[in-house]
Amino acid sequence: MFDDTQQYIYSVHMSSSSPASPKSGARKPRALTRDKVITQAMALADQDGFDALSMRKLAASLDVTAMSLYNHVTGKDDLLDLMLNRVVAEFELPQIDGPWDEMMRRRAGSMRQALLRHRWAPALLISKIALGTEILRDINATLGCLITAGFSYAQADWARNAIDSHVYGYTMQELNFPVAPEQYQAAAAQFLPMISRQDYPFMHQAAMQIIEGKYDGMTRFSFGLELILDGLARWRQSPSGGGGA
Amino acid sequence: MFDDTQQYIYSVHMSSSSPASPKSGARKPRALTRDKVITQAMALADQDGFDALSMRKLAASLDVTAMSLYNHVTGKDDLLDLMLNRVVAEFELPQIDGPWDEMMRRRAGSMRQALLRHRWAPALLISKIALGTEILRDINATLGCLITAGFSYAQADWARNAIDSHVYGYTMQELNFPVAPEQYQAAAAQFLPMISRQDYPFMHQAAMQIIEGKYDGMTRFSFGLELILDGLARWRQSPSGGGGA
DNA sequence: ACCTGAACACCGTTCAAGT
DNA sequence: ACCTGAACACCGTTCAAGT
Repeated sequence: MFDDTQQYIYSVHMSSSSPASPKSGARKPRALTRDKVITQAMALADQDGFDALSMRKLAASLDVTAMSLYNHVTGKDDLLDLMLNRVVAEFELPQIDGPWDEMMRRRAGSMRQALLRHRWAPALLISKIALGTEILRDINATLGCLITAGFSYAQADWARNAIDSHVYGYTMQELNFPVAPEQYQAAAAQFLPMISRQDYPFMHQAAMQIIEGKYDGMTRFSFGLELILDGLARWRQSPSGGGGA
Repeated sequence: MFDDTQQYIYSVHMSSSSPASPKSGARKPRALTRDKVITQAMALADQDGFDALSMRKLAASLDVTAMSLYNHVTGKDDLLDLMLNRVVAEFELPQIDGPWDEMMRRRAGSMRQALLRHRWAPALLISKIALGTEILRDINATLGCLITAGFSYAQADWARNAIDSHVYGYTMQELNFPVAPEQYQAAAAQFLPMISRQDYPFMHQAAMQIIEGKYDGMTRFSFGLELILDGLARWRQSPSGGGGA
C-alpha cells in the first residue's frame, strides 16, 4: 500500500540475520522479498505486457507457487500500487527553488519517458488511487516549485492538473498509435483507399499531405506542453480569475 | 469491428421476416441482435463497473448462454470496440464552417460528459485502436473545422491531439478522484494529520488552504482547455514553427 | 515465518451437437 | 441461422497443512 523502501531495508535485515537454510543445498536461496516480487512483476509487465502478468505466472517466474506471493504482498491490487510507486519514482523531482517552467518541462519529459518504458503504467496510474510515498513526494515538489515561483495554491493545483492531463493523455495516445514514425508515409499510402474521400474528406486530404511529404504526420509532445506553459506564464503575470491565497 | 448501424438494420429485417417461433410460447422472443448485445453491455458496464462485464454475466442478463453472444459479436474485444464507437457517437460533432474555438469548446465539453456517463470508456478509448465509423466521423469533422478556420493540416493534427490529450487526461483524473467536491473541506481536515508537514510541507499547506476556505480545492476542466485554445489562437495568427501546407 | 496443495468461484473461447 | 452443453485452459484468492 505504501512505501516499499522500508520493506526493502527490512527484508535485507531479515535475510542477513538467518545464516543459511539447514537442509536444502544451494538450489533454492529462499530469499523471496517484497522488493524482488515488485521488480520481477515490473520486468514481466514491461516485457510480456500487462495482460500476461498473473499472480501464477509471476510466481512461476520466481520459482515459487502463486500462494507464496501473498506472504509479501496483500494481493494483486496491492502489488499494482507498489509497482506504480516505483514508476513515479522515475519522474524527475522538481527543485523547489528552480525556474518553474524549466522544472515543469523536465518533469513532464521524464514522466513521458518513464511511461514509455512502462507501457502498462499510465492506464493504471490514472484509473487508480495509489498513494505511495514517491507519489506524495512528486506532488509535493511539483506544487512547491510552482508556489515558490509565485503561483497561488489554487493556481499551482490547476497548473499541475493541466500538465499531468497533457502528459498522460498525450503519452497514452502515443503508446497506442499503431505505426512507427518512419512508416507514416508508407502507412498513409496503404490506408488511403480505405478512407472514403466522400465520407471523410479532411482525413483523406490529411493522408494525402503525408503521402506527398508536406506533413510528416508526427504530433509533438512539446506542442501541447508549451501551449500550457506559455499560458501559465501569462496567467502568472495577470492572475485574472484566481481562486485566492 | 466497424459500424453497428448496418448490422442493426440487417437484424430488424431478419426478425420481421421470420413470422413467429413455432413451438415455444411467447416467453422467449429470441430476437437477440448485435444492437441489443451492445446496448446491454454498455448498461451493465455503466451500472456495475467494467470489471463486472463478463461474457457470461452479459449473456445471463440477456437470458441466454454465453456462447450465443458469439453469433452477434466476434469476441469480447470486438464487443468493446463496438461499445467505444457508441460512446464516441455521443461526442458533439463540430460544424465544419463554425467558429473553430467555440466548436472545439463544445466538442471537448460533450466528450467530458460522455466519458463521465461511461466511466469505463476513457481507459479503453486511449489504450485501444478502435476505428468505428463514429470515430472516423469525429476525427474528420474536428480536423475539418480547424482546417477550414485557417489552420494547416499539421497544425490541425497537433491541435486535435493537444485537446484530446487534455480531455482524456483531465477526465480520467476527475473520474479517479476519491471525494466529491462538496466534501473537499471535510476530507482535507480528515487527512491533514496523515500528510506529514515535514515530508510534504506544500501538500500540508495546500490542505490547510482548503480547510480555511481559501481555496475550494476544485480543479477546472476549462482552465487547461482555455490555456490550450488561447495558445492555438495565437499560433494561428503567427504560425512560428509550422509544419507546412 | 514462510511456503505449499487442494479447492473454490470465477474467466474467454472452441467445438460438436442440437433445432 | 441461431442457440446450447460440455470442455479446455486459464484466473485471483482462501484455507488448512506442512516445515
